[in-house]
Amino acid sequence: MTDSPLSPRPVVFSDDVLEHLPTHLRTNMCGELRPEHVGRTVSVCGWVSSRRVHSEHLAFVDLRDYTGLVQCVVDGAADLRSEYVVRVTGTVVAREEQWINPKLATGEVELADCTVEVLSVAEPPPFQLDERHETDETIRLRYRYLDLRRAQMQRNLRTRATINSAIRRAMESQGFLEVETPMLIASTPEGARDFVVPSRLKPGSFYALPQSPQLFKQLCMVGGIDRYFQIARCLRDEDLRADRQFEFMQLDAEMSFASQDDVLSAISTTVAAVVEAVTGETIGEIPRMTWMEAAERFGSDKPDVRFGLELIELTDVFTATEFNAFKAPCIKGIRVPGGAEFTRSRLDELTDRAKRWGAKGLVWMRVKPADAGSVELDSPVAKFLSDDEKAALVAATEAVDGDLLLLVADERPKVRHVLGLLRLDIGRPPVNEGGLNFLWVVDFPLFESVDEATGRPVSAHHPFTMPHEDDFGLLDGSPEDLLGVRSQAYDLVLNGWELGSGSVRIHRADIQQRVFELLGISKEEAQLKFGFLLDAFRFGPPPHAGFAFGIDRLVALLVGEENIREVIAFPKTQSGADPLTQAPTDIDPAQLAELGLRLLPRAAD
RNA sequence: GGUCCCGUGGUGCAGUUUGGAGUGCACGCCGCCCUGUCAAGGCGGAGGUCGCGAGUUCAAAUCUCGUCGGGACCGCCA
Repeated sequence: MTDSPLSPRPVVFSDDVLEHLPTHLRTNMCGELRPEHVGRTVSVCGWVSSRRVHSEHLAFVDLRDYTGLVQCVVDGAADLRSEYVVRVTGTVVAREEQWINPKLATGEVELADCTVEVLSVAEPPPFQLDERHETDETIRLRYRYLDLRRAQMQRNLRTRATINSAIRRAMESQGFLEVETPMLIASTPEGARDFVVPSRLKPGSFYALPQSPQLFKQLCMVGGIDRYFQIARCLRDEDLRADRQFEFMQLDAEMSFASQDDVLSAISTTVAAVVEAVTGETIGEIPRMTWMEAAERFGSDKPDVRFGLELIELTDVFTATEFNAFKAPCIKGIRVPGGAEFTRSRLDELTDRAKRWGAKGLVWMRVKPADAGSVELDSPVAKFLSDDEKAALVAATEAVDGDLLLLVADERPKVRHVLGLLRLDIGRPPVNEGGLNFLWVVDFPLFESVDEATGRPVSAHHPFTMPHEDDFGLLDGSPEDLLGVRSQAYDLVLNGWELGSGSVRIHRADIQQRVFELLGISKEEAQLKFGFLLDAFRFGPPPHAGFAFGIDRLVALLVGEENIREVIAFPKTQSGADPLTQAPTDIDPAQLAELGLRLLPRAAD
């Protein structure tokens, strides 16, 4: 792992590319001009970034294209305004020593004796395009084409393209074949909510937009593709978040005759190539952690391992407690170094959040110095705890003077969940700090829970996930045994973001049948839901395994953005709207009629 | 489905706690001056439905309720 701060390299313009950029209007790019160009007469095109008018006969105009800025010395600029599109023809001259601008890549030169042609005039932009001020995101999105002129958005989109390109090269060099799969498909049950598209030729029927190419890539394996990949658009109609859009891009991959290790190795190679392409740095082997360890130590299946505040097991400390709140199946805590300084209102706020996340309460204890170098616990509940319990608690947490202890007692999954969220709330560093901490989380459980009503286990990944071979025996056991069954499913995590997941697929009919039985899916139901896949599997499916990871998230983390909207050219707001196009919009009644659709009245209140 | 935060000239903020004249700051915009600036500088000017709607009050940017928009998060995302 690299410990350096995330530092995407500036976009590099190789001589190979620059050679192809001249057009009939320009000979050079603004950002490429250097002392080596001195003496040449050049034409550059771009937008007026700023102008400094000194008098009728002297003005400096900064001209901007995506490669950067160059200063043009012009004889008056009365007819130029911000964001005008101009072509400047002039002579590259070296700046005198005292006029060199070290903040500018082109700062050792400037364009002199300039002729300026206005190619387009522009109204003043609705917000300033410099990087000095934040602008309301709705306004940026409404005028996204202006926002994209900003250097940061240019960097983000160009880095994204670099990543896509690196992915393709890495996958192809490992023998993966790019195959495109359809966007209009049959709706398959389970998983996320589908986006649907009404059929005109068969009114009343619908296509679904793919949540992922999952079933198609497995069909590719049956089809002898051997190794498939696709940079695939996926669509899920679920609530949006900082790391979730309706539509997002995944590197989707599948391998024949492959084990979990084979997949992890191939994806690791590709991820390493991407990081190298963006940062120039080499990542070592990506460490692995079991799902159980992640849950117990970090309260999450996507642990952010950039910082401590790990969950400490305390159940044994309070097995014989008299304190009612601690008479629970599981007690865990986190130790916040220096947290004794937290104000009462901060602690109340943390308690409120813990409750909102589902805890019955949050026990806090300030660790204060006591006699003889020992410590005592300052807490509203200290009086309910025995001296032995307090001593054991201090020992287990290794608490020292000035620390804060936060404890939650409840069912084990609840304790993990609440403390895992508290840990992030208190300690999570900004996205661009702490380096790149990739992590494979392996040995996910096959079933995430048992439905209390039906007694049936609920699939944690999808029903084609291969159980761990060592746990086959448990498939015939009690509900408790079933929850202990591990699967050959794995996630790739980076700095607490789930980048993607994959699994070894079931290719044997007898195992598939057994898993369907356990999930309570009858043969008829399975045929109805996944019939085409099961049919295909009757004709010789190779053992196969695959993976998919979110490219938007990887790009965001590599450029140091907290939000994937910053690395998407035209994203949607949290409510799924596009301020630029106004989507979603009403449609013409004639279109509805053609599709055989009629709208229900909108809810009045 | 839920919790929390935000909405004030074109942009970003302060003002709201404790109601009293649309008050202030920075940037931008327009005009004039200025021959070495690079976040140019100086002088002057224009620009407001305080998101919207009710309510309380002598009086609301400020308090209450509702609503719309934006954001963060929980649920959801096999």
